[in-house]
Amino acid sequence: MTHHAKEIKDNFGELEGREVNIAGRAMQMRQMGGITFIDIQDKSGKIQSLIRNNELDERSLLVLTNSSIGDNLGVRGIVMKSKRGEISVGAREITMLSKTLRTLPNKWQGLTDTEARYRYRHLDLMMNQEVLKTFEIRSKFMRHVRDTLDSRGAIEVETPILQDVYGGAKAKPFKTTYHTLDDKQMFLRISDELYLKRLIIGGAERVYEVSKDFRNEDADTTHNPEFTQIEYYEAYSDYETFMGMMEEMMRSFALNTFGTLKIEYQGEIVDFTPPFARMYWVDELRRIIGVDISSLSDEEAAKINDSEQLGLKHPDPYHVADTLFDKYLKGKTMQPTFVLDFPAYMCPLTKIKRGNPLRAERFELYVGRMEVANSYSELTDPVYQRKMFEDQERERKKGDEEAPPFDEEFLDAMEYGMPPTAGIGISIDRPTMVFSNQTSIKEVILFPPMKSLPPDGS
RNA sequence: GGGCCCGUAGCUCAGUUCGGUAGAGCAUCUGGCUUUUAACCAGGUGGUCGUGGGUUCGAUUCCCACUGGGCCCGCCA
Repeated sequence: MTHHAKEIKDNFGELEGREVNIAGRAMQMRQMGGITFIDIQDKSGKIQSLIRNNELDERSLLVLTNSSIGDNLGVRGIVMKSKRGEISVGAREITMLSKTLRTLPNKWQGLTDTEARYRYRHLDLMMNQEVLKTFEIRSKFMRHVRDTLDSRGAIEVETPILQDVYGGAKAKPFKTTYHTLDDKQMFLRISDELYLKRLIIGGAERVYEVSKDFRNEDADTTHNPEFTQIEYYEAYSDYETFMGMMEEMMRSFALNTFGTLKIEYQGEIVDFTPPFARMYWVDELRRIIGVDISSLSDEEAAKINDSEQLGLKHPDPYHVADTLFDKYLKGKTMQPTFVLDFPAYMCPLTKIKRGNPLRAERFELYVGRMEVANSYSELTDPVYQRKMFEDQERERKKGDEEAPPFDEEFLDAMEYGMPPTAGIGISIDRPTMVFSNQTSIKEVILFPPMKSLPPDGS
């Protein structure tokens, strides 16, 4: 193969009359007796090959008569235009690269059934070439985050996905067993945070990991039980550093990838021009509903749950505050927005805000009304950290299944002294949704989880 | 977990109102055609109508259960 379809179309002037080799899948075929037109599709697009029987050798003729839509064909021929002006490859030789045993979806409706598209992603990619574009964007975004962090002198690391003690987030874990160690109970990680912090304690200073995390929860249009984020920790920095980093990272990605800072998402223009909006959400909520959520007792939280009709099963301060945000403020975050200054009780791993002990030094970046990054000045005080773990342990016992267990090993490491550090988790899935204008996370995950079909095919 | 909608040929869809063992286009196969682009013309192949049960002389159609999917709501990024 010497050329992709798009190269030939883009450089027709230079290539006209020259011999090329193309390869790809036959997507359409128009046979007129002594002449056949086959549209060959490669990853760059489609190009027509024009085949005159009397210009083929015997072997190619045999291939032609036995070929059908869906076959992978190689065509050697001359770049030319057909009588109707279509840029074509005038075939001299045709090779069967692989024969399809199944028929492709029809040529103009294609494959539209959502279930079939996700289950048979190979067919989706064949029939809907724009799908690949989405995953190219995803790849580029990941590359861009890595480049950004590499340029700060960070090293990429890998930490355990199978963990004894899960932590670093609030979520129900997947449970699993390790037979070799006496059927020991282990968990798929919900976060890699606590391991990365141990590296910071050890002196690594700047580390990140591309982390597939697993949370045993329902899927919807913005959540998948396994998802990808890049967590990054930087010693001797605080969360302010990362606001600047995120602004620059999102700005340069939009500009490099799309040549503009204004991206269309769901009919609205999302503008990545820094500085991004800053929403001090506790203050904002107080303005809207007259309640200061920065300190809430369990009783007050329960009262708000009723008066605001939140309908929470466990109306503890954390969930009440979180739900109030969703109800009143999330809708205002279509544009890139830093949501700032969380109540301290929502952030068991975060440093208390300097000058205000009720707030934590934490921001979440929202784009397209979705959280795409979560960052804070890390809590480094082992005594206070122990207290936060104890609080969580109490929540657990009260029935909060999402509260992570006490992590004595992590505390042990922290007691050696952890330098002031900023941490951030950058989502991969959701920014990809924004940049590829998708409303479902399944559109940015190649193989979204599907229930298994019964063996009889019903 | 709750609500609504959906599952008929490889694909995209009719048909089900009011029960009488299935249709179209594309694909595939055969024949014709040397500049088509949803090529065209003629003919053929292809279906346990998601699965199981019930009602009935008879069920793709009506009833029940199950299963898979989509959307909305509730909860987590």
